[in-house]
Amino acid sequence: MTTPHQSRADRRRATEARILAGARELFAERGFDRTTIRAVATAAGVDPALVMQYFGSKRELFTRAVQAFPAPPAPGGADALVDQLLATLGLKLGGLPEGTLAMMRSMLTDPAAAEQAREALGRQIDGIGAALSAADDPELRAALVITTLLGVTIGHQLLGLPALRDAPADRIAALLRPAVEALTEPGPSCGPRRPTA
Amino acid sequence: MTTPHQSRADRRRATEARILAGARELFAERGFDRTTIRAVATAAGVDPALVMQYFGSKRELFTRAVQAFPAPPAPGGADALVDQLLATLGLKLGGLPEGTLAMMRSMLTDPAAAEQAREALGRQIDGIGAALSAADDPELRAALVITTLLGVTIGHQLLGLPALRDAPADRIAALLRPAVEALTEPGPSCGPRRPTA
DNA sequence: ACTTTCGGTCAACGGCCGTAGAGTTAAACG
DNA sequence: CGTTTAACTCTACGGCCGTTGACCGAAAGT
Repeated sequence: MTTPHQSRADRRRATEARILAGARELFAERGFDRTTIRAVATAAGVDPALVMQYFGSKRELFTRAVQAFPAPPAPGGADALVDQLLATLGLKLGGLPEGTLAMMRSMLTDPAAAEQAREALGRQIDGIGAALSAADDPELRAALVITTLLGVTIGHQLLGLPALRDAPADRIAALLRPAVEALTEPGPSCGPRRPTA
Repeated sequence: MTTPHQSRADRRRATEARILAGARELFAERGFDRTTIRAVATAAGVDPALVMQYFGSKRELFTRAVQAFPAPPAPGGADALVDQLLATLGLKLGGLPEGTLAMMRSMLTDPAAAEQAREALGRQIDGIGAALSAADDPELRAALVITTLLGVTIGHQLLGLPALRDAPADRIAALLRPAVEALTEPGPSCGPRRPTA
């Protein structure tokens, strides 16, 4: 079973990685509350007490399992940013990191996860807001861009809405592009619709 | 304390209403798992066993507390629909019904709530999709509209992102309008951006 | 080879929860 | 008035969970 000869440190790292992998998977599909340390231990082929010994508490395990959340905030300049956002969304619609899914899954019911999510999303918003400083209300626009993408991701990955599940990722990205551009561009949309409501 | 003279049926309805109100409030702010029947009973000034006697189970209590979720799917015809969506979002950004909040709060971690949410959102998507039958992929477009609004609402109401909390509701609606229109309109956005990525 | 160290297990405690059943009080009804 | 009915409470069971401390066996150090 276990590869025959490896140092103690190697074994430790290996089982720690197995525990973290199991934790990420379970946190991602069941959320914080419904994921038991016992289940994580079983998934890792290990005794529950060992998980405690390694991570101290369920909270700490969650934090460690999720800490890869802060994806790159946003380097680009103007509307290449839109390309980038849609690319990461499009490509990863089928493959978001499990830590991110775990975070999103738990952020509405676990206050600590909510705080972590607020910080991570805030970083992204700040990054995008900086790139949008040409427009009015850049922060608000950035927040709307991020929450829009968040909503689509939730509907797609976490809720599994059929209308989104059945659509190819690049089609979603293509339809989303003008909407995101409309959020980032200062002027009125285009065709003379109506001034205000 | 209790208003002096009322029939047995009146008292029953009153306490049932008190229980439901407490349940809605707690489910909305803590989600299904973290809301205990004991806490609901305390909030209603009642013994926990009475909640069981009235509603049979915690599940049933949740279902009853949330059943007002399916807001009107969407009657309108074309882009008056956008007006309507943004109006309900704008007006209710500060006042969504607590049952809806409870539903949204729990849908990512409770499978039963997720199923209810999928049905409710599916109804809305179908309604909007019907109004969008002029465009290609009407259902997908409708799903993106709904998930976009969902994401903004989550960021605003459930996560409390500062950038959204500090913005007036009508400003949010105004910025969101061209984005939603971009999702519902068939043609390419407007200015000749770039054909594809 | 003896001892120490440490990855790992076992068994258990204490707490909180959903739920059930018997019991209590007072309004409805004859 | 006595009896019934129903709103409401008390008490407790059984289960699952996070967490703990004692214990075991093999690798590491001397």
